Amino acid sequence: MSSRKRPGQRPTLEAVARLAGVGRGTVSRVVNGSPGVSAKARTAVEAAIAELKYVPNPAARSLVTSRTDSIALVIPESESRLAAEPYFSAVIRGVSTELADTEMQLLLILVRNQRELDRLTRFVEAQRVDGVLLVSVHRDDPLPAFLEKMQIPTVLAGRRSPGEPLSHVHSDNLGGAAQAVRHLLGQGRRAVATITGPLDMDVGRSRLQGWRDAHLEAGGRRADESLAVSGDFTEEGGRAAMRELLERRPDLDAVFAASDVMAAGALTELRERGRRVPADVAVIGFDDSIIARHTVPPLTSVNQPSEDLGRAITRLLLDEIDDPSRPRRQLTLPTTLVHRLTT
Amino acid sequence: MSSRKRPGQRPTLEAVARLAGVGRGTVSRVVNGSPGVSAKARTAVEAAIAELKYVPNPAARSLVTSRTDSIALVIPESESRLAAEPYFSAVIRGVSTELADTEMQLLLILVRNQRELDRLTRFVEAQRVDGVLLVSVHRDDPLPAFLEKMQIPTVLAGRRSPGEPLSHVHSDNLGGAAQAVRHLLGQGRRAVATITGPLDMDVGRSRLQGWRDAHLEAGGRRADESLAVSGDFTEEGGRAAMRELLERRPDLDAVFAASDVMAAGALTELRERGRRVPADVAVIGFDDSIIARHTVPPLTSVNQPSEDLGRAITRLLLDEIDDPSRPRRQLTLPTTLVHRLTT
DNA sequence: GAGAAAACTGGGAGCGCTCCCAACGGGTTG
DNA sequence: CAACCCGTTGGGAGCGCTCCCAGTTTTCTC
Repeated sequence: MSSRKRPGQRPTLEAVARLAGVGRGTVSRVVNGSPGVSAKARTAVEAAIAELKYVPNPAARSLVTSRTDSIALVIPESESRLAAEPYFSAVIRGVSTELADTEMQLLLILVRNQRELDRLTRFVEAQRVDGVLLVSVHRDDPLPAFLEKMQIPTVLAGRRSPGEPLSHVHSDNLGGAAQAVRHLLGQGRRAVATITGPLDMDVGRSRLQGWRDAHLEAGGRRADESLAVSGDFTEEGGRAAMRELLERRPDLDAVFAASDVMAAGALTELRERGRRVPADVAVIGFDDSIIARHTVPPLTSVNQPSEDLGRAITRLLLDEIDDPSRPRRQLTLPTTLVHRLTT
Repeated sequence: MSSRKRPGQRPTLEAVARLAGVGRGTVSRVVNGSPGVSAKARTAVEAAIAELKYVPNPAARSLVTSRTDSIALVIPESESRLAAEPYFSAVIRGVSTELADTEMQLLLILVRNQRELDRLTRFVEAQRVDGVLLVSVHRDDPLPAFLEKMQIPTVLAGRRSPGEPLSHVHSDNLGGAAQAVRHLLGQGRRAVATITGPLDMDVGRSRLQGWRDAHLEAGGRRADESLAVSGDFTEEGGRAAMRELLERRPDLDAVFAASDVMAAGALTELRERGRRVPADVAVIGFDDSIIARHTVPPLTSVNQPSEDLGRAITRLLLDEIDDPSRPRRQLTLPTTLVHRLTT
């Protein structure tokens, strides 16, 4: 009853070393897969580890290596979007998948208000993660700059602007939007309107630009800007935008909405105004989310590979953690138009 | 160029102590809000902390306290459900909200296959979290028992069976289902069918039981079991179940589906079979998710407070971490019927 | 104003690990 | 046969913190 450790105590490196008849250093080398261990020693250590069910203490390791073996996924979004958009869960799934054959852990951080922002700040300052994934960035978002200043490896899903210097991955928003609008124009639609996303986000601006580009390349003439109304990615916003559009341009015969959620709102408004879809007005959304399959009629939509995006940002981040001096990289993921019944 | 620390090095307790002219112990006490520090010392320390921008090193702290200040949210679900059901994001939001005025961090762990399960096991064994939230448990899920064996504070969202010994919070599945069916019966519907959830989950069984109970209490007679077909919470499953039901009992005039997603599938099938909703067949779903608002017609559904559920499990877990000897608690959250146009 | 109690304070010990260096042994080489 | 080399090994030092105890100072009590 003297120096007996209380039972249930987890075995330490030391204990493994003693049992295997080697020194601490050797056990550490085996555990970390370092070279320079004889086969004999390795076997003995492995046996001891198995017998004691040894699991390294991450805190002790972290203390000396100052790695944490975890990354944070930061979602700076208001309640509503997180609730409504399957985009985020898809990204989470992708991240998780990519992490699966790593020992890295995923911390999820929602930043919905100042309080949570402060919390994130403290968190990053305490170096509780090796890197940060930032999903959904706004143009004037202070977070990317903060992370850059903290010198912590960071990868964005999306970008602040086309010149984004940080590593990031984004969907081909411009191309996807252009393809959608091109399709509408190709159907012979004369007045193709658009409900944009928030214009303080690159997604919003790029999809709008895609709408413009398609017009330019088709008719060789500019898009009529009175056919563009901005939304906020919410359903009610989409609906309000549709109302406005209808008032402004009763002659419109097609709408490209920058998100499915907004397209759903637009559909509701169109139905209430007695416009038939697609006979009178064709509609295309963006995201190809579950909502697109459930609107009536089912919504034609631009698919973006959200889960792949999650995987991609994770891969970039892991690389960057591995070698922080590595140059920043940017990736654009392809989108595809999924045809349903609103066109 | 001798013992100079490399610049950018974070300040330590020691540094703060030196600057404040006190001992390490005192600084530690201030940082941790322990009592027994004179106002003078406290002020000096706080000034030094501010000046050096000191942030405690969590690894060092964790090493000695063997607390990690983080909890894990474990979601053991197949791809499809996570993708389709807003339930999970709502729970996540609730958890995050409840954690907001804590210094606890949230680790998100998806367990979709054996590989990820092993990873979780190692993870828990390494004691990388102070507690675990387990969302969506199946009757024969090995996870709860494993966590219990590991003696780690655990709270379930849902339960394995009505006798669940672990702390848990669940919606009033039985009551909610009964209320829905009662409503249908009250409308004068004669043959109220049900599409159940997976029967290896308590949610599935309880909602089925609610359907039975409502029949019993209404007519005083048993529900006709030929009117119950089991689904798997997927849309396609709901659709298949509806098809089966229609074949079995062409006379049915109402359906209670144990989830909105399945109800959506059922609606599709009904439409294709030419049954009018709600004229010929009334439909009620469960979850009151975003999908319910987008089906045509909009779906009457049983609302369960998923976000509150997230908050509740978190609160229970924090309490249990605080005092592991605390008796297990169970909570049932109320559901409400939200009327839309399918009834 | 002496003695005792209470309120504070400093710093040693130690958490479990990685890093690194000195030491060891056996095989080569000139 | 001495000098050397290389693969392997053990273990000291130290990461930054909390815990705790032995002082030291202040306050209280009679």
